[in-house]
Amino acid sequence: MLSKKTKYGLKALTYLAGQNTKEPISIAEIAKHENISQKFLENILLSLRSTGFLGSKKGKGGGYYLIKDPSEIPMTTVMRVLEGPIAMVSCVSLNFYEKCDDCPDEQSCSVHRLMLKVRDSNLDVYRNTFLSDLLTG
Amino acid sequence: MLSKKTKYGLKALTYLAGQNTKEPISIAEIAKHENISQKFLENILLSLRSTGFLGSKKGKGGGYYLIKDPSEIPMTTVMRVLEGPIAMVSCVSLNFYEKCDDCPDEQSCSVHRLMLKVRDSNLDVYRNTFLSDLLTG
DNA sequence: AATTACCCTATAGATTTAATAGATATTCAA
DNA sequence: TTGAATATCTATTAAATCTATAGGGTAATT
Repeated sequence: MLSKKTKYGLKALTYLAGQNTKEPISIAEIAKHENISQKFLENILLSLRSTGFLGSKKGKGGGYYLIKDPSEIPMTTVMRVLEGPIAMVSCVSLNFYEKCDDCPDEQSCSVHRLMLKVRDSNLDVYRNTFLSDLLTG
Repeated sequence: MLSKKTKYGLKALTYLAGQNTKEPISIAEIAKHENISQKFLENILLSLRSTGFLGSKKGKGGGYYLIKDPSEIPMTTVMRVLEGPIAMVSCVSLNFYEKCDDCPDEQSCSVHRLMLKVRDSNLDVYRNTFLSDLLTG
């Protein structure tokens, strides 16, 4: 299941991308418009800031704004921050690899084999989908 | 993240498929060989029985056995029972469709759009991967 | 001084991962 | 045929973790 964090994060980013301005938009506005708990959204946007494509400004008239163009923001980056590793098991993760402690041999592990396929498939989607692709029309 | 239930279930099924017999194999043997909590595995195998490709026999010499050939058991069936719906959000689920209560319009929802792609991609993998494909060369 | 992002803590609820105890069905041998 | 052994089935519960949210205070900007 997709977490609400990811769901809300995607909606917020899409909302920002949908505005044709690079002026900051307040958390309150996004939360209200997308029907999201404001406090929760605070944390979400904060964590997204680490990606480098999202900027923020404090004080009156402050808020969040996209630094990069939506067509340059791939879903791989977004999903990794919001949902965590794209791989469903750490032993097939590109960025968060970890050996399974209960699995003696990866090469002969059926779970490993299946999840490798799934990871490749998902990675293909996320790499080729950009924030701009999520906009309507 | 893949649940341990799914992980264990896949390993157990692969173990059964790896035996060249259709004689029942006890939970104890599978649990021991695959390093799984036996009681946990009991529940897992029980839930897999509903798929129709897994049979069981009680009493001495009893256990679990595959009814169908591993090449006829697609991962779609296995994953749906173990991990639940393949879709990450219910509004793109084939078998468990449900409207999002907080989303006014699916057509213009960015999450919907992205998750549709992911679902298609995963479905493609699961439909084209069979239990026999998970066995070691 | 007002506004808004930032940061930290806590918590109720749900889910996952089992552990425990016993009931039921089958087999086999005395 | 009866009883002991075996092994699946069922239910309950508990610990641990994750999720979603709320509260309250700090820092920066206008």
